[in-house]
Amino acid sequence: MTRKPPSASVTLEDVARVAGVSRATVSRVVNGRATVDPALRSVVEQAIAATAYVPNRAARSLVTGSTGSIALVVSEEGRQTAQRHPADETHPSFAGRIFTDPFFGRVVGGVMGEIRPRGVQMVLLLVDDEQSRRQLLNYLRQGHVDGVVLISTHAEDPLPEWLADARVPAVMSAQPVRPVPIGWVEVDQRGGVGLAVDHLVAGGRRRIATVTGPLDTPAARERLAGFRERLAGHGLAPAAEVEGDFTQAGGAVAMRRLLELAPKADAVFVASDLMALGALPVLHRSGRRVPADVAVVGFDDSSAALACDPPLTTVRQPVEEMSARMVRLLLDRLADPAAEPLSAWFSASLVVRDSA
Amino acid sequence: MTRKPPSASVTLEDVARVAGVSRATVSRVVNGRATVDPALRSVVEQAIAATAYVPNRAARSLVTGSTGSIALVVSEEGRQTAQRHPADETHPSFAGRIFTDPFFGRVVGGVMGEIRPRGVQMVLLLVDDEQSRRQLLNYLRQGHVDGVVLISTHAEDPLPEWLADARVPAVMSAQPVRPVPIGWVEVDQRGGVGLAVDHLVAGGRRRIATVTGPLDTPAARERLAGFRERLAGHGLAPAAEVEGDFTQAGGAVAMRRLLELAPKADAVFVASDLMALGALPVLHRSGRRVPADVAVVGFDDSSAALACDPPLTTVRQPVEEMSARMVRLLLDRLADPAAEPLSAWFSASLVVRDSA
DNA sequence: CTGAAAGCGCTAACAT
DNA sequence: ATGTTAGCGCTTTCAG
Repeated sequence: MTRKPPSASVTLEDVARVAGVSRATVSRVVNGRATVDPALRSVVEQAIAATAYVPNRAARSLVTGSTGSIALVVSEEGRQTAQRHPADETHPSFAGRIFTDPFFGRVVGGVMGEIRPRGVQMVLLLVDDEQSRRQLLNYLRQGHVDGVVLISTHAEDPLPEWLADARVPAVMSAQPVRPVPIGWVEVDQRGGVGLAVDHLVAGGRRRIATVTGPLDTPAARERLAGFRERLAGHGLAPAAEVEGDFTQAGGAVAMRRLLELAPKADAVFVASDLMALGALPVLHRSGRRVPADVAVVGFDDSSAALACDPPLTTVRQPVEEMSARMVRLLLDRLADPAAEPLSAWFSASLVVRDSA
Repeated sequence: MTRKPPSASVTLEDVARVAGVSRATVSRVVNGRATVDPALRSVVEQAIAATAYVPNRAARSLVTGSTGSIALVVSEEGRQTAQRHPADETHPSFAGRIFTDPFFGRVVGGVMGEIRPRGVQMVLLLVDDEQSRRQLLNYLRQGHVDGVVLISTHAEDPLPEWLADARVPAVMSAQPVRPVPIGWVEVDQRGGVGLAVDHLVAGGRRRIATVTGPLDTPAARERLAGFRERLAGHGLAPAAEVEGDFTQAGGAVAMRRLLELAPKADAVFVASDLMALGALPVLHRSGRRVPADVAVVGFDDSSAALACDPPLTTVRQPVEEMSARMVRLLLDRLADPAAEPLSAWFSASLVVRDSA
């Protein structure tokens, strides 16, 4: 049987022949096993260089059962954005939104920084509906990656459960709503918002309103709860609460509505920097000065905070550290699959700039 | 030899045993080959369902030599951004910039729309320096993906050549600077800018300036060339030319400089929507009204154009169609590796909104 | 310390 | 139309 090889690439066998040793020895050299005679090792290394050998990942995976790559899965609902855009007609994917929010840039950066030195690769997968979630699960089950870092925003997302059921090693970007045997990291959202409220109150503000995130997300709910809690602690009540959608355009819409509801507000906590970026021009346009007339505090400390005018005072989430930790939790899990899923808490801090 | 199986998953063999047929038959059913008796087929399908069988991708790849996934590689230089941000200290990756530019969202959307119905998966890879480029090449050589869609911005990027040398099937997002045996798509940048200039001139503008992109990128150079050409065609000279960096913050900086150089400019062509988004507040702040005092035209027609105030008149690149085409060119290439690399041209159009 | 040999799970001739 | 069988390229016992 002389079937044409799928790719005419150099194999371990070829290297072994050139080096005059066995496949096993070459394999040991390639994988850095200690038990190889230095002399032989260098012969093999030369042969590898001479033949431009590159190990075949599929073959290796087949026998080792692992792939050396992990998936970064961003899971959202495929809901409509506030504004229609020609681009949205062509493809219903939410890629556009993901790629507009600097928050995700920080996540990816944190993951990359952690995996790059280890030679692990990242596969980015976006899912936003039933079909894509099923496809994802199928993909994962086929063993294309060793595990997943899951960024999931919505409370109803079935993915955490599905992943657990499918025994796919995974770590989540937030504590799952229902108990699931999966690791996660979480930031103290309430505490962070508390810092913001304290700062506003200390600055003499009393009529404090908020633009929330989409309230079907735990993050938005936590931030709102923290806002109310701390305000109450100061003996104050919210001047207004308007729901936004974590987008820039949505922030503008929400702020317009907020000014109708609470024209005398002297401070606004906006639950994400990106929304604040959209909200600030609305304030300016209404004739209000920031921070003189209205103080604004954001949340995230993403690059959007610096794109704001004036630069935004904001609650900083240590996103890079959190995503780096997710990677480490995942890799630990992969190294010892029997271990219990571990989790980690982070605290937020206040970054004071010019807007409050 | 009773080695522990790497993953205790169901194999073709198991299904065959349950169904009482041979592995080959199960394989045929799984792969939808026609030559299977309907009765047997349904027996096999039940066995598959009963055992929750999922094909092992590594094994399949090993024998077929293909993986069913492609890489979307975004390659840039790891240069500093205009503004420093805490996030930048933690990781020098350019993930932040990528995830801040809605342009890339359109690219990803276009790719996804094309591959999803075919069941092909996308792996997103970001490279921004020598090391990451080498790692990338290694990854690709290991056969993890079947081919690559390459988004490369800089003229000096060695990746196109490297990919060609490594025989990695690839399609580029622009015509390579030096001739490389690789497929590409290209938009008529000059023609597009010409539309913008014509529109401004038709609107009575005569003192027209521009904020360019980073001039080490062919795209920025083409747009500038188109700008000069068409302006000359109208008997005009540029009121000013200031180099930007395709970021929002960079757009603001450039616009400030431009107003110093050409305070009397009555129109500005900004070479990307994202830069325009940064430039507009600078104009407002200087007391100029848009479009009454200064008309502004952008480039891309990304979601940033709608985030602008007023909504931005801009040159539309058919980014989704272009990236979809890249995918198709790549898949065609994979289907027939012997075929010549094909390419495609697209034309730009003017989307008139309120800023000019 | 090195080599021989047995598979990992799958596909695709080839034979029936 | 179905079964038999030979590998794909690699890692890893097990002998020596």
